[in-house]
Amino acid sequence: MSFFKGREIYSVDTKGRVNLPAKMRKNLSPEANDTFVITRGPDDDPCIYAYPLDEWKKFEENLKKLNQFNEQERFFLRTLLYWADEIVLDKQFRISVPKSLLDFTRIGKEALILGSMDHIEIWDPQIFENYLSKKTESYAVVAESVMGIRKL
Amino acid sequence: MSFFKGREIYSVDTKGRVNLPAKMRKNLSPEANDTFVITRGPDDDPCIYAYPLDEWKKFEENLKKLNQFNEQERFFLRTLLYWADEIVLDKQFRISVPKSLLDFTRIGKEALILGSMDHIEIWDPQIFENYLSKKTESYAVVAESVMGIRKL
DNA sequence: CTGTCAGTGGGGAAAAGTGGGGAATAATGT
DNA sequence: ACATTATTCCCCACTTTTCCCCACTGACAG
Repeated sequence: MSFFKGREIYSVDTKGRVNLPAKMRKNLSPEANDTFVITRGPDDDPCIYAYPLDEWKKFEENLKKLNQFNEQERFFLRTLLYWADEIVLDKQFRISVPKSLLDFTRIGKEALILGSMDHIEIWDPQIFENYLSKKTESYAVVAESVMGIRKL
Repeated sequence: MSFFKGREIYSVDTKGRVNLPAKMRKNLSPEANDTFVITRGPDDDPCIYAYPLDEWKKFEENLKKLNQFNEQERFFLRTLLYWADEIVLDKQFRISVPKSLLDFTRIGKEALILGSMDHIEIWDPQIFENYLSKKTESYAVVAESVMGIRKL
């Protein structure tokens, strides 16, 4: 079971490759087999989601339970799988990001890599800044509303 | 058990041949025997469904359960089977699409190939764009209820 | 100072995608 | 029945892209 945290800003080379930070490599479970499934983030958050293979497999099991003859569920499947792509880390532990996803996320020469529990997120650093500054609620307030009802 | 995902835009040559993306070849199980059963999609989705032979066999089992004396089910079966055709990949892993299906789906010089779990879909790229942009809310709804995530 | 590990860059072999000629097969017409 | 036309599909060849591998730099520890 992988658990990612922390962040780094790395360069994106001319071939669209982004390094996976060393600290996240260490949290990668062997079952992931140095393989990630990457897809796009939610509409409001233009970033890349990268799931280690083992985490993705769990998703797949849920997807298989859907009924493809239901229009809504069919639409959901298509949108999700449309962006999905399986990539293997190279010997230098780099992710090769498809051009379509770089365009979608507006990632240029630099990328912010963010550990987010079961997956990794890749952002354009500037866009992530904007995302943070747009939030009017303070971290403390949100923290309380999200976590406050539970005992830590 | 095949699980297809991702997408590619490939050209359709003058002979109506469309390449099967390499990543989808890899997810093709040996039992499929390089054979697909292709048919048309649902009414609102003018695309081609291509099932690997082994997945089609499972699908057949479900079809057999239908009641042919029910008018609706009879109609469904007839339409589905009317368009169905068995094709074998050539040595370059290309699908030769019948002209009738190219006409039905309005596919011209280019085709979008979409992995969709147990089958592959072939669309005219423009028509798929329209399909995607037509609906957005239902995606979030299904995502939340099905995947336990808000939006992906 | 030196060895190791992390991040970055690029050359070249291999694979993937594309196109077309021509033999085998089927369809059509006289 | 045979000739003519059309279609299918097998095979070869070209082009582009991918990715495997090696090499360089800088930071940090011993």
